[in-house]
Amino acid sequence: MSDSRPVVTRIAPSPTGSMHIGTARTALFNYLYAKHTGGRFLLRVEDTDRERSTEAAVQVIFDGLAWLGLPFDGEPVFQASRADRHRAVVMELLEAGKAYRCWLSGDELTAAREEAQAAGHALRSPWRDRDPGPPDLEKPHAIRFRGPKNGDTIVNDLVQGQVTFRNRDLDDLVLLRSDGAPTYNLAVVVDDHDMDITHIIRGDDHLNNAARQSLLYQAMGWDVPHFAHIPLIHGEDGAKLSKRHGATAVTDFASLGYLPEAMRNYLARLGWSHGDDELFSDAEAIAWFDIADANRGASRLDWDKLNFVNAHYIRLADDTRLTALVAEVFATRGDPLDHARTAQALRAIPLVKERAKTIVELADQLTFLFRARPIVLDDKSRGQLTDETRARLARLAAQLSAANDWTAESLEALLKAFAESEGVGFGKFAPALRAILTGGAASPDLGRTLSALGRDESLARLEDALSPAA
RNA sequence: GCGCCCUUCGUCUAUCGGUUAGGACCCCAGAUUUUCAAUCUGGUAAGAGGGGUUCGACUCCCCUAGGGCGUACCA
Repeated sequence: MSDSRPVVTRIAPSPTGSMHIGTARTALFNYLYAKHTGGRFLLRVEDTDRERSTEAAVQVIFDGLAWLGLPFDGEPVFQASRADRHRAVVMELLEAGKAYRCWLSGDELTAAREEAQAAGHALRSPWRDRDPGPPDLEKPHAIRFRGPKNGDTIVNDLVQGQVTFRNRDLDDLVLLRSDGAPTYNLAVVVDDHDMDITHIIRGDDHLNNAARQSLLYQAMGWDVPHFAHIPLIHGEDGAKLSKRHGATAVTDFASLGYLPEAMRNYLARLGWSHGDDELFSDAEAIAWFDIADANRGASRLDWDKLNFVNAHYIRLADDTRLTALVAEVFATRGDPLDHARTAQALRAIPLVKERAKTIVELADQLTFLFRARPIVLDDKSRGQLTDETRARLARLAAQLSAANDWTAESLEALLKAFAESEGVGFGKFAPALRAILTGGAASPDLGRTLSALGRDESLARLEDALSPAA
């Protein structure tokens, strides 16, 4: 391994139709490490399962990375398109005596495996030491790697440390299936080598494969890249994060109302840390990230903390952008915002954004704006509307209609002055006013609520409730 | 079964042989108070268990327990 080479990392997802959040974090770590070292971050689509590898499924990967804000360098590599090169490498191995043809199948294979297990080592096909006759060559067969029977294979993992595997435990894996298709372990090694990958950062479910793959690199006389196996993300119950935990796909988090920058920050802190830093920018993450600082233990997805981080980024987010995201939420609810309502939302968002943990909540915070008049009051609110309160609110309405500054601050001041002039606390009229203005929906301070609603709408709602007909 | 990995507050983590074991989320209490939040202040809470090594272990070694991954002509 020549450490002088510029760092090249990669994310190598298979197109399954959705992008797992664990894949997203692996991509993030690869991205951060590449950027930290001034290297390159590549994408390889492992589309060897032709059934599932539809164009749409591939697009999901592109979209996922784009949404997360993790752009890859160069052109994506499609593994399936490289099958000829994979086969050529297998032939090289075969000619060098480092692979052999194997006609084992079905029951024979099972029997051989059981026999090997009883003998205390991994599978070795009897064909390993058998010369095939001409008639054999005619029949379909697989090509297996001729792994060393003795000795150890050591994986120097940047995260897990030095891990030793006994070669006797590593089976003679199939390199080329009897239908001529290259297998995963072979393809990965060839592709990573050809792509000049220097650092393979991936889930620790591949730690075992690292030993097998190391052997393949060595057999080809290639430099073994640096490995870094990071722990998987678990659900709240500690089990590997899967569908039954609910949201697992990147798109799930997007539709739940999480911001990509919040996901980046949160995911970066899952299995990695930089002292006591919790909230940090992308630039800081890149400056601070070192794969060697990654943890070894699995971590659980904590929704409370994700919400906290997301709330932070919502506050930081641009109002126009938030408006567009909120509009998407309304649209998916079948209640698209027209121009007028979009403009209203844009005005109100700065007044409510600090109250929302997700974009979905932000949308909910805006629903009071869009209540249709006249707003129907529930019994509790109606009960608050005593004659005394009506009279008081009428006096307030008069002052409001005379107000010439409709900002939240000045309205808040007006309300305070009004309460003082009436000689009562807010409790005497604020709940009723809120009910009239919002119909019971959660809303911010009354000054802000009035400001967000606008003068005309506010006064109209007051009038609705205070007019004798009501 | 066999192989490999992991194990600090409920959760994410700091610590890299000597700390009153720190921070964040959650939770609780107080402040604020016009709903719900938010915000501010304070607080509860941890080294899986057992052996070693050492003057001294969360930190190094071994065992046990628990969890995870792998053991395919899947990726």
